[in-house]
Amino acid sequence: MANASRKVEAPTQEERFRRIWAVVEGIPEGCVLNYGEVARLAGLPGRARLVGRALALAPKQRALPWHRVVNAQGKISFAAESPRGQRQRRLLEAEGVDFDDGVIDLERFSPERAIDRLLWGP
DNA sequence: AAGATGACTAACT
DNA sequence: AAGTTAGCCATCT
Repeated sequence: MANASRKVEAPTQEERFRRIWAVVEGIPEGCVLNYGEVARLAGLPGRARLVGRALALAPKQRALPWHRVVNAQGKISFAAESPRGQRQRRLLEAEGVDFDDGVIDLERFSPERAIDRLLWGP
């Protein structure tokens, strides 16, 4: 082993954040992912809350598509009337994401279905 | 040091 | 269908 110590180093917090940011950066336009899925894709199953943290603390310079992350119910996790909530909704709608009574169909707008949408339309 | 908090979630009632 | 409970995990009091 290259590493002198046999102990496997747990990823630092910074490392976890970087993984989370990388996943979020990869969400295509017009698609959404929920916090739990982002965590899973970042190799951090069960750490949905950490995703919210990572987004809150993300450097401005990174310009993440943070608005493409919603909760597992397909709803925006900010109060609908709050400025942040309205901005997130506006950004998503501008990308063609539909809200049905404030709820997004996660299946329909998942990145996995992005290619289907291109071929077949919404 | 123990409890509260949050950009969460799944499983119950 | 909506509210509660329990589990989650890093920070902040």
